[in-house]
Amino acid sequence: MPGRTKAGSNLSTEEKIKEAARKVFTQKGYAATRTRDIAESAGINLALLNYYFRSKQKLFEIIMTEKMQKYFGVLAPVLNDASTSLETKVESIASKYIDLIIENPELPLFVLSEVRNNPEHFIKLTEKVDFLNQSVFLQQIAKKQPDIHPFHFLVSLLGLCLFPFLMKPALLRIANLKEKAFTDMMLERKKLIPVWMKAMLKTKSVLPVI
Amino acid sequence: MPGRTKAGSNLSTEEKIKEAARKVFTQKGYAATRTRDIAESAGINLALLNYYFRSKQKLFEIIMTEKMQKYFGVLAPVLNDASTSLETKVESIASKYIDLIIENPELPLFVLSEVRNNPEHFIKLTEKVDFLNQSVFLQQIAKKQPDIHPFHFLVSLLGLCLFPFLMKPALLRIANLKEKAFTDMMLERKKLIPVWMKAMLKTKSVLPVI
DNA sequence: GTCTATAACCTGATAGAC
DNA sequence: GTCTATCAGGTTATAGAC
Repeated sequence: MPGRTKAGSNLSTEEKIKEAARKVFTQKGYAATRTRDIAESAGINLALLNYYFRSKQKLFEIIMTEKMQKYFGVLAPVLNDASTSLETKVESIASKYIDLIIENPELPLFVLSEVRNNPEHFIKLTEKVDFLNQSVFLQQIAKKQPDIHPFHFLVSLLGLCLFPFLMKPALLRIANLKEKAFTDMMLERKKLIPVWMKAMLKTKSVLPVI
Repeated sequence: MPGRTKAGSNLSTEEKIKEAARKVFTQKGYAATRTRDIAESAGINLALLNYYFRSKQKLFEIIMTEKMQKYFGVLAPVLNDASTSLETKVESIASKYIDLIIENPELPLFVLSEVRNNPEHFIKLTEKVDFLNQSVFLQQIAKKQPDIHPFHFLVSLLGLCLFPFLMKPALLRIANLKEKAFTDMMLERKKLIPVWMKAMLKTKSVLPVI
């Protein structure tokens, strides 16, 4: 039974290594993880990791690409849907992002950190993402609020969804929250964010028109 | 002339090493920086780094403590000022934070990343920060909007200020912005955020009262 | 495919001359 | 205080037996 393992999980060895790599890389970042950690976490030998993936760097690039697609994959299908209203898009993005990050809490910090260290990954991914610049989403925003650069709202939306997860360790401590209470707050946010964004978009411009 | 160096800068050797350490640590994070990089960047020898700071870890802790105080130092004086209105506080925080991060663009990602890896640093700093929980700021928010946990607004405020800097590499690329245009957007934000926060606080609660 | 053993390299830290 | 040279330990990657 090639590609299968005896006991415990019935994942192929390759998949067991990838699974362990996902865990360790996202928790500690590229530089701080040792291939030994991954091997141990996967329950296999260090040599096997190199047998399957040639090098730490190559394995990392596979995981990184996966994570980048997860992270930005939420946006792509929504932004260019001409059949939905701006409000629907905002609801959809907030809901999907928050659900995604609840399931993958370390995803934002991992992506942001590693994009800083390896900008190439991000550049590669966004070669075909020029569409964002002329996306339906940004056009809908610009129509509602022509005086303010639409990216202001896009960044705000993403920040409202993602930033709480980045602050999570601080929040748990400062606010004396438990894990469950934090998650509940984030589920609340799915309802709050669309209301807030609506209010922000209605706001009369405070910027001088140049 | 002990503590001084011949040419270039007139900083003491110790300060030159710290300056280099600030730069390299914040750019690459603890794990990815090598003491050799710091030494080279400081224009001194590797042995000298250990002569002054004993170890990489000790040097890092000094920089880390500095950065944490910078990062959270903006909040502390504002949050408990009973003499200012909520609106004034929001304006003040947005303005100070954005100015701070414009001058120290890598600060947020550095602090957030290293807090994840070394929670002790954060715990140490916040031992005396219980005040936040009962701060005037949170009370003022709770009064304006009793149905929603005030931390929702605190997190939103910080996210609106800080998240754009975390997304900066992505934004520059996706939005085809230049460095200058990005900074200008952030200066605009100092005016936008207070208006937005006001609108968000006025929003009628959408959460079921439990 | 999987393991053990080891090579080749890198990094933090120190010894010792000046 | 500052340097060169070097050590000790750890890390990635491979060779080779099974």
